[in-house]
Amino acid sequence: MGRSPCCEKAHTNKGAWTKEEDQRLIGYIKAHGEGCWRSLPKAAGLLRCGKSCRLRWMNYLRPDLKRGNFTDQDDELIIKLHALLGNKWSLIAGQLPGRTDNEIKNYWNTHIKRKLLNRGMDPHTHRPISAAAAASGLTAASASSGFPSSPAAPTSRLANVVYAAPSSTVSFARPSPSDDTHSSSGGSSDGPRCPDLNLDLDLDLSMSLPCSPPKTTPPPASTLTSPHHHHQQSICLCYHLGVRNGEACTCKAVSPAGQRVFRFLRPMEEGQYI
DNA sequence: AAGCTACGCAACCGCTGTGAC
DNA sequence: CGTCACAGCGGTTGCGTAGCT
Repeated sequence: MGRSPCCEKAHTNKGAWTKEEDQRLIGYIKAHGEGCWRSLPKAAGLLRCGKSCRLRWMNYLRPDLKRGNFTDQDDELIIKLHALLGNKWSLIAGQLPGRTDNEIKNYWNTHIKRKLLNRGMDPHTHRPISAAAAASGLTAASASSGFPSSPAAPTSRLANVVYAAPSSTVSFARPSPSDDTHSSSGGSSDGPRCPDLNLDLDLDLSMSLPCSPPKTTPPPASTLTSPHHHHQQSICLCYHLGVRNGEACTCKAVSPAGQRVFRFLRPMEEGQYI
């Protein structure tokens, strides 16, 4: 069908961007705005793939980017969000204005991992290393408890998360463990699995979460799959995180065709994390 | 001063979900 | 309804540089 390839890779530059290229990209986006990355390079006179332009803009040239060191508060927030979300860097970045997913990913790999290791915590599981090591060779039952040995932020961490909004405290609790076949462990119900993990996240919920719940009446707490997406068996992350009925959740509503409603995540396989 | 190593960051690669055709 | 391109994401790589020997 009639679409041309995204870019001619044979005639594109690679590697570090020059100042001139940056200026061209900035100038073009200032004049025309973001979007249509495919046609942008040609229009802007850049010998770059559109994908590369987008990356450069998003990660480096955007005017709203915050440069400089991460604060300790940032560190702690990233740690907590990672415990909650796993390697969902874009979601984590969404809670840190001015930071990019790439930046946070790099920062995690270079700084925070070490920081957690120094604390005796496994950066993957957020558990004490000894416990994490023990868990790695566990029975299927414990493996399904949401703390696999592989890099994972188990669903069960979502249990009993309390979000403290600045203006009004909103507390969400996960569905009961028995309802959740993915997370399975029941989180806090069977004792402190993450003794060092303080999930009292002070998240500013005015910063919109990356997706929103359905406008229709949400399914029972036990049903995390989307009512509109049987074929995908997907879930809304916000919903998964406990956001209900539009609370702090700004994703798109149901389309007329009832198709894409909001952004979904696949349901978790056993031992998988969100 | 030169060589080596480790680290940090920018950029690339490959994959996936979504919508257009 | 199937195919394809686009946009976006996470993992990985490569290069520049700081620190050490």
